[in-house]
Amino acid sequence: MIDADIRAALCAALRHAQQKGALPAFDLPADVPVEHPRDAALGDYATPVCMQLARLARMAPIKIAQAVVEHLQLPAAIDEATVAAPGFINFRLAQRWLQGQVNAILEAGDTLGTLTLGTGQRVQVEYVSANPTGPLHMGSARNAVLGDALASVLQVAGYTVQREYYVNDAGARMRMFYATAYARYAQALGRTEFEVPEDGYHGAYMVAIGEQLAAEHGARFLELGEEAGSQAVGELALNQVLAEARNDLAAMGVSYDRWFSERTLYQQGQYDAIMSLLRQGGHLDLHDGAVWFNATAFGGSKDEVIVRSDGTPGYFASDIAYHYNKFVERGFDRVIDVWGADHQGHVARMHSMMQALGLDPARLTVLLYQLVTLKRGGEIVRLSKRTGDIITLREVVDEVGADAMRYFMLSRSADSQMEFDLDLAVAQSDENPVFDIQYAHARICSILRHGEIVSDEQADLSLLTHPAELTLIRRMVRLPEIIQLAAEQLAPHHLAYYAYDLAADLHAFYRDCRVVSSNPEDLPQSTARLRLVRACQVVLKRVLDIMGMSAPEVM
RNA sequence: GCCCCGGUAGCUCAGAUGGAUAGAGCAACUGCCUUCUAAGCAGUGGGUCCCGGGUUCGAAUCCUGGCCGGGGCGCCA
Repeated sequence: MIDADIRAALCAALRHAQQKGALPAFDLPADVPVEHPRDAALGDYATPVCMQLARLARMAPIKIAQAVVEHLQLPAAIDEATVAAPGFINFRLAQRWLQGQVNAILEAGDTLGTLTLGTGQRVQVEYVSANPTGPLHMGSARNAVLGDALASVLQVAGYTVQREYYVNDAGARMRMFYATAYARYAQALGRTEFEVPEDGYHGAYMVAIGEQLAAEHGARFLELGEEAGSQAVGELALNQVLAEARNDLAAMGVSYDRWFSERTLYQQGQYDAIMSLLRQGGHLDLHDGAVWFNATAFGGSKDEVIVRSDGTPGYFASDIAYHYNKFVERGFDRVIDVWGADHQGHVARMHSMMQALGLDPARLTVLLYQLVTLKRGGEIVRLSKRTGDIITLREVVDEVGADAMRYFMLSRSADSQMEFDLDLAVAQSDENPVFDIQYAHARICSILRHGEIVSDEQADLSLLTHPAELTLIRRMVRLPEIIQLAAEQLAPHHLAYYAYDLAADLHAFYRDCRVVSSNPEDLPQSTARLRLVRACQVVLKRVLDIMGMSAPEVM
């Protein structure tokens, strides 16, 4: 990548300058910063390193910069390095190189921006993993989009990625869900003496599931008795909820490689395995009738209950077994769990647990995102699955559309709390920047339709000299850098801003540069521009793909 | 009380390893469609980067003390 080439060239130049005595001897930094100047007129890349070295070199920054530039061997993509006060070195991309990138992009095609950052590494991204006790609510939308886009980014960055949904189908909550399903099923058959437990799930969706199961299966589960009947009905209800979750996520373009059942951890011995491991390691204490994990030994603020005094394992027990399974049994090099900020307190204990199991805690990254506040009619909407007062993910997706939803969720960093105004989301959908981006793609398609009589294979790209053309290419060649940034920071929102900037550059080009022309004299230029537009389409399509958004050909 | 995340234009938010005159969308105002899509483009106005102190040649960015908002500190998940 260009910035890496510049870094390398700068390091070499510093060494040369010292060897030739142009700079005094001092310890050189292992790496130097390269950034983009605020003002594009200054250049495409810049380094402030000379200012940082001024103290060590006991020289004025600008003198250092001059010495460095004199000993600098420019990378192929750069044709000019200039010194600017108070000590910047600015680099300009060569026009010839930029023009050549049009072909490079077209050749790369679907593989454009593919990096080697994660080559040879298997990473798992686990996201959403909402309790399967009802429809997904809006709170999961951010998780879904973040996790899905992140997984895509990592894939492009070279990692082998697995997308996973953890199904919490074990434990007390599940039993309550089963009891609720059974009661609703019985009620649908006229057996009103069955009641939903107080701590059960009172939402209307459970009534619907009960009615559906009654209609499909009649009274035969009643005949099994409450114990077995509840088991059978609950199982069917669970499958129903999971199927709907799958559909709802698919409606946003979110899918998984694997749905992992919590239950199997107990059925297949992983829970027993980690318990004996922890016991052997001396990480367990027994008091107050419960089994505790000695988290304070690893810097935790308190110990954690693993097995309750009634003998049932808590959810932390499952989490330990689950992550043991991820790292040890399935051998992922790295795992990224996407969690809402309300789970922030669990991060430290997970890392303690990693240490207790003898695993490097750095292999587990928990990506926390701040919770979304929903507003409707100017008021904050509270979400609760128990009371049934929920806004489902599905109804919002249906209202605002998958692309707008994804763009909205992706255009904010995970750390920012966001307000989602349901009224505004619908009302503003026409004003949403997402359409500017997609419009750019549709516009490109339109130009290409008009120009399809011309073959641009032999285009003379040296004719691409208009500032709008070069600005557009400059943007296009930055995609790999953006992908790297997003992958390293686990921050897919950079893609959203890049896509918008790219679209804006395309629109400006469109205004300034006529592509298709009926005048035969324009043919060479028209051909070059067609090729540029096709390359731009590749870039735009690529970034939309990674974000999981559609690239419409007509709007 | 302790811990985590925020506070940047009227609103919603970007500002990667500290760097040059702090940006975008929306909202407001002014222009631009005989020719490839005006869901667009060009321009104007709009800022004590929450407040104080500190580190630095240089701070929206780092440290520290406050203030405000969100979240956490269960034998719930």
